[in-house]
Amino acid sequence: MVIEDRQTEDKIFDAATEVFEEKGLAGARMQNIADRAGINKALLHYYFRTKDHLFDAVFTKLAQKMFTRFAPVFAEDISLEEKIKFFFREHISFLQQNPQLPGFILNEINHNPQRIRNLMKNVDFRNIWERILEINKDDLKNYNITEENLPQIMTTIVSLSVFPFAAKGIFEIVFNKTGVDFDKYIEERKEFAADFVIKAIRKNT
Amino acid sequence: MVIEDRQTEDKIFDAATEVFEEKGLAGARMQNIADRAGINKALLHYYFRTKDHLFDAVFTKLAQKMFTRFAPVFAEDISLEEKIKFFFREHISFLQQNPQLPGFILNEINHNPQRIRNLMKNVDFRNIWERILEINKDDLKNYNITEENLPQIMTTIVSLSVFPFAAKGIFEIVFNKTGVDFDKYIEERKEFAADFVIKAIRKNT
DNA sequence: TTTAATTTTGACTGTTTAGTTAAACCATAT
DNA sequence: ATATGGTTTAACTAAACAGTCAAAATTAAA
Repeated sequence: MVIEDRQTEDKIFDAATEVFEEKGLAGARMQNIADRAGINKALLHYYFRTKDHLFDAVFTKLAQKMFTRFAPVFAEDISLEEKIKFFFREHISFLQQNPQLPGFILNEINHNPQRIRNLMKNVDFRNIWERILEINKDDLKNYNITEENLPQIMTTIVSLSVFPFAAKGIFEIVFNKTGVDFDKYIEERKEFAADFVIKAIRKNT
Repeated sequence: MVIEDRQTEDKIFDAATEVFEEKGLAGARMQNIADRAGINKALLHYYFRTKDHLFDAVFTKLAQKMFTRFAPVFAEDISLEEKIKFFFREHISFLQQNPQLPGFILNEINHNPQRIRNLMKNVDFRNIWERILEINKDDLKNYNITEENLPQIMTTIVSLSVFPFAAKGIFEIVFNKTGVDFDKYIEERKEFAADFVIKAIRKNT
């Protein structure tokens, strides 16, 4: 009848995603989600039994969206330097589309580590870790990367990409007062971060 | 009479700090704060009229604690490389004592930017910015730092120091599965981050 | 020792919130 | 047309919550 033909469950899911990202689990209100989905509050409980169920569904989806983007880069058949450039271009572009995601995920994990531990107990990090080491073994020798400092380097790369979004709120306040534009800053960051990392890990000749 | 002689207001403030850091504004409960301070809930409202008042008091104190540590480093009369080493040593040591602080502040700012904008409206960032430029003018020429890429470099430095704590929850899950110890990782980071930045900004000879 | 002011408490209030229920609605198969 | 099963709603319930209040307890002043 109406043009709006999207399934109710999807409308709820999308509305819940918005509200949870904005307010977090504790700050989100079921009534607010219902309003944004354009439906009655009782329908939320018809499709997702409780607030916790709905949150788990949303969080799992978003966490997958976030973490799935990390690993595949390292399997690409290009040089290490190209991989790094590729990663920052792709990952920051993804975050430009989902700027609230990092803050949301970091915050919910800090507030309830156990919930995430459960959702992630089937992810084999050790295996991923070893695959990364294996695939890039030859590359690593040509740079200042060892098995020992790999955690430092990996987390450094992630920091440079993710932190500006996690700290978006503060950055915008400070930038605003010093005449810097956040969007332009992010656009420039794709190249800057890649060059910065590459320069730092190159061996002196 | 009793050994416990600390002033009630301080006990409330400390308990509130703990609870707000753990749960955030939306997740914190006045009853929980009262219990942890070992007093009646009505006393909270006697000393701090509302939950919002109490939160503002705690947040302002913590935000000052956090941001005060940033600027002074750049005024020290030592070489730029020493300044960078000094910063990471001092700042990461400070965060080791307050590991929950970054996550708490980032999250509350993202959830309510306006509140922070008000609390910060008297901080003259432009002035701080120009002082940093002025003081280090000579140094900058010897490194790959320009007025244009200074925002990138400054935020990069902050990222490397703050992000591991903001993402402590995830890092611990991943580290735990790959045999890395978080505390050891942080201890190593003081030197690693400094060396990483210095190498990246050095001019090629 | 009495009085006054401050601090602390237990019991209360009104509101917000997640979650329930029974009835209405609607598609579609018989 | 009408009975059936899934969908949607308005109105409701029970619990959690921030905030109030009057009286009790404690401290300080006279």
